[in-house]
Amino acid sequence: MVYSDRRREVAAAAWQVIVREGLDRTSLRAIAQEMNATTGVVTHSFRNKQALILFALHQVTERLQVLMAEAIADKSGTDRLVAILSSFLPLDREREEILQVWVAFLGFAVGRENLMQEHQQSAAQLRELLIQELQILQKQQILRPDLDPEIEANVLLALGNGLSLDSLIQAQSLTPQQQEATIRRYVQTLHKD
Amino acid sequence: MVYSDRRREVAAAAWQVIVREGLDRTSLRAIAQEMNATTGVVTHSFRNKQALILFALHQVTERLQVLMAEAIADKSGTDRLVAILSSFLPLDREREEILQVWVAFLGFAVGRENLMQEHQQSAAQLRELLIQELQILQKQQILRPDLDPEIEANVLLALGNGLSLDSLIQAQSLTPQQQEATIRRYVQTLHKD
DNA sequence: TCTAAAACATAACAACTGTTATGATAAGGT
DNA sequence: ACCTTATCATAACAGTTGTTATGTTTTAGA
Repeated sequence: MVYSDRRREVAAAAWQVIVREGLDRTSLRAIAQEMNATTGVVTHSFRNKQALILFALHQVTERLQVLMAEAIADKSGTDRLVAILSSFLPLDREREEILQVWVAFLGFAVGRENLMQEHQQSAAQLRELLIQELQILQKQQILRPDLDPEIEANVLLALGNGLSLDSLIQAQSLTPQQQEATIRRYVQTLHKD
Repeated sequence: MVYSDRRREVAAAAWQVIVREGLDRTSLRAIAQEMNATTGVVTHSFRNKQALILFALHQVTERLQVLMAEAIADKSGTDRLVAILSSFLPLDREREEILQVWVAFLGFAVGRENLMQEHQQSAAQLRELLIQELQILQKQQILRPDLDPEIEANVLLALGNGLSLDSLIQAQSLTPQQQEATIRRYVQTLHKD
């Protein structure tokens, strides 16, 4: 077992504790207990807790990027655009948990400039990708020429994030199918003619 | 000074600390210091910290309801629908702070069933209001008859929440005007014909 | 097999937390 | 003026936290 694997194990254990108990109750001892070990494993894998938190947050975005890459691999046209946005929706149990962890981290980032910048960085990366896709679809005369990709990228991300939040804060939330249909329906309104 | 005013003062102080330092650093001592007092004020106003947190969260939703009521007072038709959704956007400094506090609480609610239900309760209330508005506009033959108000309410809330989040996690976020225009533009697509 | 380093367990430490009790002060009615 | 109560300050308490140091065990290369 290599070093980086152990770090991922610790981060995974942290995820579970966060989902089950909340981020503020995710102590080093709780994480260690989650993986049937002692704090020695945790402190040996990470310099301090801040490094652990940051690593766990990065794991979230990296995992989402993998899921997205898989989802868009065989897609093209507006299907590709829909696939990008849908890949973040809580469509299965794993993405449900990822969403919860992500929201917990986002709330934790309030009042912490550096952590909030981490979120902004991954969000900007995703925004750039969407801008590119939109520009391509515009050149292919698939999307309306009058819409601004820089603005529309924000709107698309807003819709995607909003739909994800919906499953958290709405007791009567949309089904995964309805969420995906909503995105598809909105992208439809961006079509030419 | 009446009792309930003092509670609101404490909650307001808690907001400030949350925005500046983060919810997990918002200790009773930090709150007391924020209002130039000691923990005696805080402990005398609230039975325990959980009650304080819950009260501060309720203050958020109540304040938002007041802002919304003001925004829709003189509106009708789809303008009213747009006004409802726009009233939660971080259009000014106060709503910016409210958003941050709300996000901090939402992240804190992950792993806490009862707190998450508080969010779901206020979200459901807002959803019901939107469903009513949508049904009215449908009966007035303003909105398309084929759309389901129960679903569309979720979508509208998702868009609103997503746009709010945009200002937090996007360095290149939409301006308040662009956010409002986005909502107006989307509502336009719900119009008949 | 020997050894050096990695991996982990354990414990002690100070700092901080919410809670609670106790005392001081202010307020307000009679 | 008195007294009751609300309001607040202060301090002590036990519990939990991240950090650090010090051992112990396991691993892996020579």
